[in-house]
Amino acid sequence: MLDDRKLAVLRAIVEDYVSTNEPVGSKALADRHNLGVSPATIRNDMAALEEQGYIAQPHTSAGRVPTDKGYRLFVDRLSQIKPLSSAERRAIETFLAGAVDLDEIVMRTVRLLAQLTRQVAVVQYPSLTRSSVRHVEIVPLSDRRVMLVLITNTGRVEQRVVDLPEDVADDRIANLRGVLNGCLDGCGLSNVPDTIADLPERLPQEDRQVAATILSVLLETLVERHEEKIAFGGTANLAGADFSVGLRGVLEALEEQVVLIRLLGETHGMSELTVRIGSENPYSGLRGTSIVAAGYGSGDRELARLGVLGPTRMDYPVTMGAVRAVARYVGQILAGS
Amino acid sequence: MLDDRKLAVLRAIVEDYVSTNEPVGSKALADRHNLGVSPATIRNDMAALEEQGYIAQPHTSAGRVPTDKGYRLFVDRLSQIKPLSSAERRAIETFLAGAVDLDEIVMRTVRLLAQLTRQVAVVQYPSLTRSSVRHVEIVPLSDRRVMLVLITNTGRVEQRVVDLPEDVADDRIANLRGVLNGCLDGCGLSNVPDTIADLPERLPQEDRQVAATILSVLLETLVERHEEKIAFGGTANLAGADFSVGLRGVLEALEEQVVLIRLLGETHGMSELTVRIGSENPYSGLRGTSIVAAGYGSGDRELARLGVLGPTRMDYPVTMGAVRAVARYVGQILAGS
DNA sequence: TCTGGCACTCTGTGTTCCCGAGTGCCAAGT
DNA sequence: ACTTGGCACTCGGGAACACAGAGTGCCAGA
Repeated sequence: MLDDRKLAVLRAIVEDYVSTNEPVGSKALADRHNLGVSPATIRNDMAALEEQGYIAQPHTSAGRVPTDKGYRLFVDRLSQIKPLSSAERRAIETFLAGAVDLDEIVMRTVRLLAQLTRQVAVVQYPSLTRSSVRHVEIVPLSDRRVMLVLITNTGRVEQRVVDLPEDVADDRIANLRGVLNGCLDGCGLSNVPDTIADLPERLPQEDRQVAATILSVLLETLVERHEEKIAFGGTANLAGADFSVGLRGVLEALEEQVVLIRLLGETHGMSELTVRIGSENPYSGLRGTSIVAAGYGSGDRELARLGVLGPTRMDYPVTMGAVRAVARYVGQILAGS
Repeated sequence: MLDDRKLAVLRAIVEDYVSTNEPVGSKALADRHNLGVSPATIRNDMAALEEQGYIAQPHTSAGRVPTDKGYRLFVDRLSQIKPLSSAERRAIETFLAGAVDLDEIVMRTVRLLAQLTRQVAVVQYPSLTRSSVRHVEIVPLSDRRVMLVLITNTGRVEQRVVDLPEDVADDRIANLRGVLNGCLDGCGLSNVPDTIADLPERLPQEDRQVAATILSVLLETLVERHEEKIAFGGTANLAGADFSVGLRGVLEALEEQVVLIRLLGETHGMSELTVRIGSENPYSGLRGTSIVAAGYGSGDRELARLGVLGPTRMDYPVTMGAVRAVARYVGQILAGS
């Protein structure tokens, strides 16, 4: 059905189209790649490839352009992920090394990815549920108000103001903080609900009401929107490339966190690259755009995902290499802090 | 030099051009606005206005278009800030009311501004130096590491990991925390350096080294990049409008925090609107874009600024009204939390 | 199965042409 | 001293058109 030469032709078409951004014809193919056959033969192969939906012509008598299906085959079987140059590796290390807190790590990662790939970069904050508690702090603000601060082992800090049902003296707060840290320290966040379920019962009667209030806010913090926080950047890279749909749709999608998170995809295992090409995306505003994403994490746990978004006509081998490399480095950085 | 009618003509030109996005000619003006004079007269006035640089024609024998100078005059003397409709007011209140922490307030403000004005919204986080300390927390992470958490009265939370020069037991940390909070509580951040300058000397000899390390990180946190953190959104609104320079420049400027901060401008006093039109901007990538900004704060202190960025050809009265209203509401929200 | 040749089909580009909107100026009117 | 109608002039932008060039499909021959 698809012999080796046809595959070679497809690969050549993708490569040429990616670099020139113009439909590629049989003659140009024969010239630029030494396939060892004449344009006429290539034409026959192209006809076959088109027949099966891997390439298409914008209009009769123009060159061919890869379809989403064609890119898919290219990514799956015809391309090899391109490793970064050593200069790029060093750039990554030095660029990420100076970050002082999680916010900065994420911000720098975004910039880094955007610069390396010349695409839009998207980075998800380390997922709360997959982290564990490093410390819980309860800060009295006034007699009836406290601020609850949750610090995770990935460096993420969540805070919430809690209105208490009654006046509470500072020493009772201090006591509660001690108890809370005692049983939550190191606890995986997904286990927190179970762990604290019966905690009020172990406290003196007078404190139960207050503890319950604080704990319910803590639970809220865990499940709510904070769960999936993301950052993106490099939108200026969109200006050059033209999208079939126009970049309005892309920009809208980027500002829609929910969409963006779904785009990064579900977990597939560490450093496993996910590539979504054009119409494979679950969001119609992104016709004509592809996503290359990977999970990152410290040790063997995937904490969250990151990736880039660009036109389907992108250099997949290079992009995939950059995404994979950055994901690994970020994992290391996180593990080390 | 510029009699009333000429000013009326300029106002009409700006209004028409803003709404139609096409150069406006003398005939159209005479038709749409009842100026009570003939097109020929208007032509004379237009010639005078052009002579003095308030309007220009894209090419000979096209209609006139306002210049930056023309917009400036319009904003300063010919327009009245348009108050929001009551529906919009209510929308603002309900939209901002549900925010649980500072991050969310800022995020929602960005969305709100972007939606109201259909432009790009930019919001600066409440300045650290103009806030005061609500609480300082020192969380032991390991024997030689602590996390320093600084909470301000505006709800902002800054955290930093500190590597200590020696092993330090938890009780010494607790002690240090007590001392630190004792002297910093309620202290204006700009006074912190003075306040803690002689603090190590008041501690037992053994703790001085550790305290100095922690304090120096605290000082860093105050002066560093965190000082001016900003968020923006609504870039999808750029897609429609066309900029003379192309929107690449605009997107680049948006990602350049430094530039953005300078664009929001210096403090001019609370709720004072700053309008920067086209070439008045200190950044060349923004030829063709205007900025409308205002300060916001709680009480009488300006904490930071917010604003929108759009094509010079924007509806200034409406935009200014929205920016001013949002700035006020955000101030209220911050004061209340 | 590959190849060269050939006729055919488009798109994109350049040219020309013309319409219309808009201007500037002038002379006449109030 | 303004204002106004008239008029000639200027361009930009769109429509019509032709044309070169790239690319295709198909066929007959190696």
